[in-house]
Amino acid sequence: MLAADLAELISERRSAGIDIPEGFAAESPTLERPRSREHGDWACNVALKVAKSLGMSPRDCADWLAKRLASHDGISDVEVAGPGFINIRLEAGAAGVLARTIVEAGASYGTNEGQAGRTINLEFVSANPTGPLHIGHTRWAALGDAIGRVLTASGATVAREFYVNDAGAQMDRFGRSVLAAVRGEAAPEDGYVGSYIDDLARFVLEREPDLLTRPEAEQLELAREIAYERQLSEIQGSLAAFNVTFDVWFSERQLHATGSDGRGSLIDEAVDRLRAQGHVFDEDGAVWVRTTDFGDDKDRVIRRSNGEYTYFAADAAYYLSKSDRGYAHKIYLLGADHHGYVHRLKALAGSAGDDPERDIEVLIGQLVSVNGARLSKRAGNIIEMDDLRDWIGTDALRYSLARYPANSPLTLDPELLKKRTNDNPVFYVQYAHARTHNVAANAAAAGVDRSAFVPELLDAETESVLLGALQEFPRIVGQAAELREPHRVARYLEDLAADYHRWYDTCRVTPLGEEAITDLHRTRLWLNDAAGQVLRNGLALLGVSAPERM
RNA sequence: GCGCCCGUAGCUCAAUGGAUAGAGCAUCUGACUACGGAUCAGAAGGUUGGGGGUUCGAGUCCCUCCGGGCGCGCCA
Repeated sequence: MLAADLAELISERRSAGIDIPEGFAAESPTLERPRSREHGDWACNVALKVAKSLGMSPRDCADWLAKRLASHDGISDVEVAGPGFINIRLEAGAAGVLARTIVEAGASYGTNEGQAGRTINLEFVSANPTGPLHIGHTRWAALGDAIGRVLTASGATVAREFYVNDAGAQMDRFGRSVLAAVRGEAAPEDGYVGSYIDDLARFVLEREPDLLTRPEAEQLELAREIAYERQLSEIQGSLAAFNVTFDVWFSERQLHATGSDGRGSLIDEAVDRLRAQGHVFDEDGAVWVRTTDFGDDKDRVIRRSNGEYTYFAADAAYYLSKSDRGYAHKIYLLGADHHGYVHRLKALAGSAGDDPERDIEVLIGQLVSVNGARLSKRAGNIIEMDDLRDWIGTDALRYSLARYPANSPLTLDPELLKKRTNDNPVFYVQYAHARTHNVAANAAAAGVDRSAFVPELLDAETESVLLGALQEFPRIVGQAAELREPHRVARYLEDLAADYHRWYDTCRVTPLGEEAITDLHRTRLWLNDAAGQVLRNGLALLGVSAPERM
């Protein structure tokens, strides 16, 4: 209705002789929730945006619109504030109905259509299967999983994918490292070190006790393959224990494998396909992709002059595989130490004939540090995901990692996380949920049930604030999905928990002493249960449990 | 040297170009005959690294300088 009012204003200004370009009204006014409740239930800044084009002051424009809006049903108050904001207040009671809506919607409250119809491939973690997952992978696991969940809740079809780099030179280094450990020799100069290599060596020997009596080349291959299988399965176990699931574990080897009927590998095919698009050229005996066409600072070799493919070639084939499997939109979650790769991936999309702006999205996450130390997988002094999980628990760890945006560097203080106090906001939020459960249990014991619902009775200030927060949830989920920023859900939950605790402090569900049970108590129980439902739904989006008691 | 990210309260961090920049922790003052106080009410704490620009409006966008992290291979 605001749009209709605005259109009317525009035509009025036109007839008053103001020159307004056709199609101007296409800019539809948007309502937003003001940060401060003093500014009403909804606020609109359209007057500020269009006043200049209409040849009037923002205040006058806002006044005109506010007068119109005030006459509509369901609106109790409209006022113009500041430079020209229109603040709208809804009639009391209209808001209270939400409590029942939420309880009835249950786990589906918060879902939205923001990403409806989109089919998205979401690749994250993708750690080399040459060692355990470390704290950096832990961050991507927590974030990527939460991104997947908010996207799904917003209507997208999401494939979560883990790219297993099981081909290439690092696998040989890995194999040689394990074999050296089996033989009791020192690790190779460029090898992997750490006690996990010794563990893998023991596992290999258990599986193949006579390994060292076999021919040299066979020893290496066996050590590598057995250790690889074991290491990958440990990674999968770590992620499962962390409550992170993947739909596809994509082996790089699929890309290198040549077809049984003499056809080339997927990589051969990929290079041909890029060449057909006109972005591949030969020089110095090597095959190149002209990635500079898409903003890279230099062209990249895709096939070396010795005939071997580079890692980039596998990535090209992998990218095309995603397209071929029906995922027009691809999201990559990479660590900051790989950000140099963004241009190359974008160029890959462009070289494949896709739109680098639309079809591929690379999210860069800054590194996590502990005590200021940069962790290195090869140095062997990594902090493992499993240890972190055992140390501070899945819930606290997932929550702490998901509550910060990916591109802000994050410093975790182990001493703080270890303390298990409400320094960590996950306890605050979970406690709020446990409290809703407890309140409901007490209410049931006292004979309060949901047999009546009179929304107008929810008129306390804390109730109005709590209802306002509950109403925002679907928007927050949609926003988290659109921006790929699940931390917004966490921050929202903290605000919601605070609003709930304040409400709890001022409004009783169960009557005190001999006080009679009224419809107010029954109606408040609906609100209590609605708050519990939203806290539960929000925590679920972050992969964090919602305990009924702490 | 080139590129990306970051710089916000004592600390860890929020804030889709909107109104008086917000939380938690730490500090200080209150509320325990309690629907579990793992809570709540309040105080104090800021030139958003410096400077310039765009805009009705900038922590946010542009330029520049300073500081920090990371990356720049026919490695993966």
